[in-house]
Amino acid sequence: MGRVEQNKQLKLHKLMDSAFHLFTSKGISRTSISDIAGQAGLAKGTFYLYFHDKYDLQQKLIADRASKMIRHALSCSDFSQYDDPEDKVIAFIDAILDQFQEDKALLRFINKRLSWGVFARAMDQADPGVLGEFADILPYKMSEKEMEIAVYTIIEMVGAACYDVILEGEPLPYEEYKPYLHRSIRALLRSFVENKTSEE
Amino acid sequence: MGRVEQNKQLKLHKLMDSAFHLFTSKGISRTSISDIAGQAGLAKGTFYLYFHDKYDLQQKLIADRASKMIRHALSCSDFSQYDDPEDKVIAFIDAILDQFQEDKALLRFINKRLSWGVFARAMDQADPGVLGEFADILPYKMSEKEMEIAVYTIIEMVGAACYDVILEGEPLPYEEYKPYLHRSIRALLRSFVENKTSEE
Amino acid sequence: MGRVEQNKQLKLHKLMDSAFHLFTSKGISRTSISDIAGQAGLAKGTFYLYFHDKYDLQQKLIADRASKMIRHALSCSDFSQYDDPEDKVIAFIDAILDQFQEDKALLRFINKRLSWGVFARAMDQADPGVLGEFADILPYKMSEKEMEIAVYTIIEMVGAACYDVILEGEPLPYEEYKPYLHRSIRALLRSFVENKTSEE
Amino acid sequence: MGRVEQNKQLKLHKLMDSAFHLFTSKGISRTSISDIAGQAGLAKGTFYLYFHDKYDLQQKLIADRASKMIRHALSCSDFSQYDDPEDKVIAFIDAILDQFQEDKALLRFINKRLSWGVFARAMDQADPGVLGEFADILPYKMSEKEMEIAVYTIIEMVGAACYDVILEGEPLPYEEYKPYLHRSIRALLRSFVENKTSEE
DNA sequence: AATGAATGAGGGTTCATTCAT
DNA sequence: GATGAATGAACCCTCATTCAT
Repeated sequence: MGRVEQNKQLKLHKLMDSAFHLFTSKGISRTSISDIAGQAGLAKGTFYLYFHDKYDLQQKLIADRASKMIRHALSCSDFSQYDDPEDKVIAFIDAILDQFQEDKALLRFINKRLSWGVFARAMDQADPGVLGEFADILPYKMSEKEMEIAVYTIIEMVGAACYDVILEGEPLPYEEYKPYLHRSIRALLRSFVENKTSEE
Repeated sequence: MGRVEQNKQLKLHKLMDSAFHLFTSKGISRTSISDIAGQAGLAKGTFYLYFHDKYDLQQKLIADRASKMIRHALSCSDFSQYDDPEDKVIAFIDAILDQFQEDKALLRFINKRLSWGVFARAMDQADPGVLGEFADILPYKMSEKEMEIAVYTIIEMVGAACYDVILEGEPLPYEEYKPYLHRSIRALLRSFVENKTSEE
Repeated sequence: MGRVEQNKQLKLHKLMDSAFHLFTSKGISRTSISDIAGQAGLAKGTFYLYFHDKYDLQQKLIADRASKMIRHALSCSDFSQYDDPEDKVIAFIDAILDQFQEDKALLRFINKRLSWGVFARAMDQADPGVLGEFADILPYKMSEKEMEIAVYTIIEMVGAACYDVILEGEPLPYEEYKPYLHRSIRALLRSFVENKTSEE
Repeated sequence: MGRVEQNKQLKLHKLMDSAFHLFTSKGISRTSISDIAGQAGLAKGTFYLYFHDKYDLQQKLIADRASKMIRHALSCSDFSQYDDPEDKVIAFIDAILDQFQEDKALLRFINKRLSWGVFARAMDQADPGVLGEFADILPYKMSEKEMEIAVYTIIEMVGAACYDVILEGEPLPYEEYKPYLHRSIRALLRSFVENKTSEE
């Protein structure tokens, strides 16, 4: 039984890997289900034992890749080494962006498809309660909701700003853009905190 | 002759309008060329007298809609009424976002497809030299290149941050998000200026 | 398994027969793939499981029909009954021409499409080593290459000369043309042999 | 009027030349009427002022090119220099084949499309009564009909035999094939004459 | 559970032909 | 006469989906 279950998991992964590879190299609409199954070494009909259709696979793939990426970023950055909370945030963001820099297909695939809803679910899936952890890490006094708004704003902004920079080097290369980006992130963070303190 | 040429322009616009309507209501991949021509009241073959294929039309449509939107935003906001340069920028951004709020299809269509390259071309098409105007309006001492980076960063960030907010009301409604957004923009602007002065 | 494979063979033949019938009655370019599949009682898409495109089918059809025709001619004529090698050759040619006379569509389809390359392959497919047999039958001392040239010349000449005669009865009917043809063939054969002997 | 008529002739020729060039380089079915008109520097609609459709043009083109080719061959070879009638025939055939050797597109276009009917008409068009001339040149006592059969047989046989040789060099190159061919022609000629004499 | 042959709707594209200018 | 924009039928081909094995 365990053996059978293992086998199914293996095929599931083969299909997802195959799909990811094809989606990012040929584009989603130019990738057929036959392509995906073939690349995975499986028959066309087998696809339908694991996914309802191509759209179903796509959704699952986005969530999967996003949560993997976040988990990896969390495991990379050792938050404890930084005293300044701003530095912690920047370390986390850099960890994510460096992954994208390494794997541009991943960026291309995830970014413009990642709505807040999907992202929040992926975060939770990668590490349930991680948003709470952030609240602990960052010694800002914010409500859960305010923290969510801050994280949302920063993530979306950073993602958008870096998309063309990483993929196209436009309007300037990633390495040159980094200082501008870090300064912008610090400014954003402070804007959320200052606002907080000034409200009190 | 003039009559014929006018007629062709009319058909071109009919096709683009028809395509925009279908792209935003059904999705691009689910819209066939036959649909577009039919909706425009033209024969399928006529499409190919105006566009090379669906992708060609798509590109032209993005650039067209983006430049129209920017031109409209520029004509709406009376920059002279604001003394503070920050206020001018925020007025411009609000003019754009209000258009998106009014026409969500436009946002859905433009945003995730607007690369820096397309945007720059659209800006130039809408109002050549508009970036220079910005430099005049904003009394920050920046080079053309630095101004470009600043505008790029802000546009991308704002666009991304507002996408889900306007379309889904997630993680919070547009009206509630506005104060956070304005504060973030001010912070970003200052980060670019402070950096400038600290360098000097 | 055998059942499935058998079924596929059946469909392959259905498609080829259907195509041959349509090609010869309507012409190749006026025959659509949809026609072929429909006539064969199969769906349009099924065609593409068996052939890459119409050209692929056409090539295979020519080779198939040519080799069948040659095999049939070889089985019809009992070479041993003739002492004179010339008579053997004429018997073989008559066997082919009689087939064409019976099945004019076959002639129309094969003749003007039969290049030497296709013919040689078809010969080899119908009966590998048949050219060698010819060399044995005909007691002329020729090299393999010279035999090839002789066979090529005669086949091409006879095919061409009989095309309009069989199909149109122009410039005279087949039965009336036969004596002229036989005399011409004998003359050609002798020209190859005499040349041989005069060289020696 | 003469000017107008001249202009029409010019356009007719432009269209035929354009068509010939495209037919032989891209293939007939892959050449559209739009292509032909465009290459000729004329508008699509103009085509229909000169030809009923593509098939009409094709027929006229074959007859035109065939008669031009024959006229050229007749003008090239100076029959009077040869005493032997066989030499005269071979000179005529070589004149034709050399044209084909020079202009392989012409061969490719004409050969497999040249039925006896078209050929006879082309001969007559090129030089009415030329067959009669042949009869005079060749001092064989033949009726008009027998001469026709002889010419037909030789032309068809030579054309077919040389097609692959000239175009593909298969089964051997043209220059190497020539001696075999000449011997074959002489044999054929003699077969017609001998038969004649033996009948008498 | 896995296969892959078969389906046929539907897409993109071409192009002969017409006709108002 | 000449034009070329417009047409829409017809074609080739793809592919998601089904289902008998």
